[in-house]
Amino acid sequence: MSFYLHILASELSKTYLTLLRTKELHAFITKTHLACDPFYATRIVRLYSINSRLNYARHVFDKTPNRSVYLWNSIIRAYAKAHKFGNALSLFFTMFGTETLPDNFTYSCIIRVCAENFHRERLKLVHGRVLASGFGLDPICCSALVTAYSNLDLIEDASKVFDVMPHPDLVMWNSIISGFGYCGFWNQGLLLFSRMRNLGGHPDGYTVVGVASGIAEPSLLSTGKGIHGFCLKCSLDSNEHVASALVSMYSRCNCMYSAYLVFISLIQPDLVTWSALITGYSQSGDFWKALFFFQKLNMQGMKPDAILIASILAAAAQSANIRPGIEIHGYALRQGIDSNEMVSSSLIDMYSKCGYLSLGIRVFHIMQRKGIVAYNSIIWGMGLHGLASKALESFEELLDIGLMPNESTFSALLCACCHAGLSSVGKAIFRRMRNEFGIKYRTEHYVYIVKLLGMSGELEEAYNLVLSLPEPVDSGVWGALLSCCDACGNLELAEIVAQKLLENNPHKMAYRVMLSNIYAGEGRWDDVKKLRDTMTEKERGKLPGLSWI
DNA sequence: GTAGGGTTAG
Repeated sequence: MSFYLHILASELSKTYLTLLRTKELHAFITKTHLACDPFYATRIVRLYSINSRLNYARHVFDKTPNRSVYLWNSIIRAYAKAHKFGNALSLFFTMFGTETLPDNFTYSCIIRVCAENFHRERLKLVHGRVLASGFGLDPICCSALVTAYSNLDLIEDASKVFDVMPHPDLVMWNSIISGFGYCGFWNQGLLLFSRMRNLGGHPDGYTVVGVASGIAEPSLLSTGKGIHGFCLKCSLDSNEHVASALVSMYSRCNCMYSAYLVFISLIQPDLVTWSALITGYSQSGDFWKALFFFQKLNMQGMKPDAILIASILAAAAQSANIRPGIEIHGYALRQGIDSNEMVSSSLIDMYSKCGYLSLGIRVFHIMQRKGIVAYNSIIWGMGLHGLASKALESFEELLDIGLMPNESTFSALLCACCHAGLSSVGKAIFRRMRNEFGIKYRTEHYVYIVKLLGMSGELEEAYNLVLSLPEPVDSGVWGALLSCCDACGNLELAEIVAQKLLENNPHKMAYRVMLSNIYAGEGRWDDVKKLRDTMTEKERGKLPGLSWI
């Protein structure tokens, strides 16, 4: 008996205990009437939660007459961890009718729940309750609020919470700095980083990960190097989170060599850092290196997980060669992660890009739960293979099962219509995208619709559409129009469009070459010569294509 | 109460 009590009271029960042992302890406290004590009930609830037995946990909670705030927090956290947000929220609201009011830990858990479920309005409501309960300056509630608001892209609200704190602690600083980085305001994050240091704060791993994750484009490379320097100076670079954040930061800056140097400086990089490197190579187009490092990782006896498999399949898809993809598929099957939604979606994409759409369709059909990414992948695949009507059928199917299409869905559909020359269907899809689904058009959507109109001879409509767009119109859109003019032989419009393009991109040769080709097609050799004279010898001398075959 | 790698698209 004292043995059971010892386990329940000690630190041991905070860590993992098997389901069997948990049931044993549960039986013990029931038999000895200790189950009425909220202290023991809380322990059992936590243990059931760790063992993913929510129903048992709830049963213990329901049977406990005197519920402490710890017990409430444990059951709410259990629901939150299991993504049962409705249950977590309803229990939270039930608390207000009881004698036990939520404490700062209850609030922080609910705040997180709201953010994970994109409940902006509910988050504000909970924030109101935080203030009313006197937790407006509580560091635990406030850091959770800052993170939640940032994750919902409400950085101004996050800032307001931070600004009222008279003496923000380290977690608070980290939350707001990561928030700015996450929302793309890397410069604001850096400013706060220096402010923190000027006030005598000591940045830790969380802080530098926060600033590094905001560095997302090659023009920020020197800033990124500065952050790396700081990590070296403070010996933070051996922290696994920091190291992988640095590897991805350099990858985003197109600086794979620096990413590689950070990687090899580690004695024992973990799976996430390996993934960061491999994904970096894959996304920068160096799929052979990605595949090479994937092989190396396997030879070192590390076990890739679903995220890494999905990532490496994207590299395999680029190779346009079925072999690596098939091998990885085999691996995923053996590991039992082929049914993971992310993995399946990238398998569909890999097969269709490597020319085996039928295999992609097979993967799609055997998927248990299909999300929007899986549908997008199959729609892209069908479109690429010229099966526009099949792509449209899949679109209707995803709507039927209640999925919400996104930007990529519409790019895929418009691309499918383009390939098949389905101009009126494409136009209808383009309209539905905004009117029915409220999705904003992006450059690629304009490019597709212009191509669709232009290639089906509706050049005038395409031109008017481009003119109606808010300035500045991306040169990709004008470029699409120019190539349609070329295809339709509309010299008049081609000149106008090319002029527009050359005004904005005087140094881009491709547009001059296109215009020159149009002149040549019409036999206007004088104009060709004039245009060609504006190019230097080097610019004209394009290397002809070579083939081994 | 805060952190790293993410499949489809550009």
